[in-house]
Amino acid sequence: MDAALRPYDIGSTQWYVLYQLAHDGPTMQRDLLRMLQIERATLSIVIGALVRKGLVEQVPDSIDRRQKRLRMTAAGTTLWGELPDLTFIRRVAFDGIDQAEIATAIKVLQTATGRLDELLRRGTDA
Amino acid sequence: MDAALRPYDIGSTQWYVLYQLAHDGPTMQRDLLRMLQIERATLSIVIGALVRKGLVEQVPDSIDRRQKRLRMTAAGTTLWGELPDLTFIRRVAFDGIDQAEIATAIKVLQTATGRLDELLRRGTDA
DNA sequence: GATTTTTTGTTTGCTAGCTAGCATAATTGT
DNA sequence: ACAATTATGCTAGCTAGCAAACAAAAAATC
Repeated sequence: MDAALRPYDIGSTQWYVLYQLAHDGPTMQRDLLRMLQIERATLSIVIGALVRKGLVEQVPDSIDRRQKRLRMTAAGTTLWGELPDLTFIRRVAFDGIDQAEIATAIKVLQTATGRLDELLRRGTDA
Repeated sequence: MDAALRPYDIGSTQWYVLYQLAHDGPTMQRDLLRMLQIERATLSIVIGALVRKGLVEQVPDSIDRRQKRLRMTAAGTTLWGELPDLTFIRRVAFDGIDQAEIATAIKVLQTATGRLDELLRRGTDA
């Protein structure tokens, strides 16, 4: 993804933010946090890069002034239209592999990461 | 790994370097490149951190003065002895999962990453 | 023997992840 | 109504990845 996006000076996480705004419209920054599963501080930097490049606007909410609503700018919409389709990546990686084997791989990885997340959660609570 | 190593102010890639030096003794920096599968520039930063902390020494080779031989210092050896066993991570993640399913997951992932590496290799050549 | 190419390592500047700590705003409890 | 707590976002400082460009040394070529 990063290699495909490099000509546009966009990283993969920045792409995900644009994707969200392009598909669901304006979104609260705090909601993106849940969707992207990254830390507040990290998202802050990513959004900062998009704002700096003029692709995204950050508008404080009128009701809760802590929260910020993210919206694509005209320049952002234009760039989004120029970005290449990235689905070829998934095709290259997985086309032709047995569906059952892919399902098994997903199950194994979900189990393992779930257990490690749980371990980490307990560790940081204690 | 990072969470377990944080109390010792060591990152996971730094750990791999120490592991290599602890098990195989002094190693050329260029050989570590192949072992860790990262870029020259990245390794340079990681080694820099270890040297700065006084855990590793960087000695220019007498024959080929471009190359640098990495060696653990006394402080590095001491720290290595204090680091916890990290094999519990693998146990937490995978214990009890069917061996055949794990093998399938490995096969699927190796195929996918192999294809993507190949795609990237062709892309950067052209 | 001199020139060109290749190899090795570093630096710079970027993305992206983390924790810790701060400010501000909203909410909750008393 | 005021105080304490919680929520949101930011900054600073770190690890770790990348590409591009540079310097120095060695190797290859002419």
